[in-house]
Amino acid sequence: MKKTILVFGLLILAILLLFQLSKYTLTTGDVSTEIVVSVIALTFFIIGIYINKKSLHKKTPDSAEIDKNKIKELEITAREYEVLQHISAGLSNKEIGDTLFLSESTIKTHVSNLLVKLNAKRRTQAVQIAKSLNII
Amino acid sequence: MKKTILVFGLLILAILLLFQLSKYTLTTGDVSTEIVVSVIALTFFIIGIYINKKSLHKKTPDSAEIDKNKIKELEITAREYEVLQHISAGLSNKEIGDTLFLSESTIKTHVSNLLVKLNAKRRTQAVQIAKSLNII
DNA sequence: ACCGCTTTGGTACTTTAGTATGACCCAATA
DNA sequence: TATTGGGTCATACTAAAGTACCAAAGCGGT
Repeated sequence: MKKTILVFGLLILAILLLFQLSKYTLTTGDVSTEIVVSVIALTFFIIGIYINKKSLHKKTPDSAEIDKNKIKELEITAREYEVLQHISAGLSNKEIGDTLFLSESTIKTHVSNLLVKLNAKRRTQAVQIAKSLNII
Repeated sequence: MKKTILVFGLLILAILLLFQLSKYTLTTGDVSTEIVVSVIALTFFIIGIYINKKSLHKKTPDSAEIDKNKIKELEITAREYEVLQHISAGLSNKEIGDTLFLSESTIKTHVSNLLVKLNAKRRTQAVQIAKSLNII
């Protein structure tokens, strides 16, 4: 937030500076009009690209970051989340247990809890929901 | 391709026009410098945004398109693909059967075939593989 | 030391998922 | 016409997945 304000402040300052500079150079006639216009054009061209890139980054929840707040909100524990990741990787309970050095029973418990917390009936649905919530 | 050339041609023309216009208005003194600069700035700002948007659209294969060739390559039939989509939506065989007006047996057959073709052991893994192959 | 919560694990059971096999229909085609 | 491929469905089976309930160990906070 503070960063945004700072950037925009500097931007406005730069624009005003450009105004004054162009006015000065054009009245004194030191520099040709083309160059002044070109500098202005280039400056704003770059600013345009920059602003656009920033806004696009914010607007596109394409490969959005993981919503950790949502995870906490759903009261999904660290272990459960770990299991969830393995589920989405397509592993069976047995396989998850092997990779995490846990028994299949434990994994089943975690999965059951996950299904309740994600309001899902099946592990496939859990993956779907988790992805739609950007927690995976 | 032809469109791109046309657009850029018009763009260059517009820029040249702007050059001449600014030169003229500034020498005659009809319009204040600020306005001329503002117009130039705005123009290039918009151009910057436009160009950026175009290039970003081309460069980001984020949510990549479905690789239909891959589907054919794997010999996945239309019906099977339909079932695959429902699997990734988190539906059970019974539910898929209901939505497609087919028996659960039929869905099981399709799923079994899909698992072989996708070289998966479970439906969750099938979804994972399908996504990594951009066929879903 | 006790509390609350997570983690782990177990048993027993029901429900889905998945495999194997065979059958029938239908449309395209060799 | 006989064959091939896709789609449909069934039965019978095994293997996972999931539920319910319980219990013990661990751990940070008060």
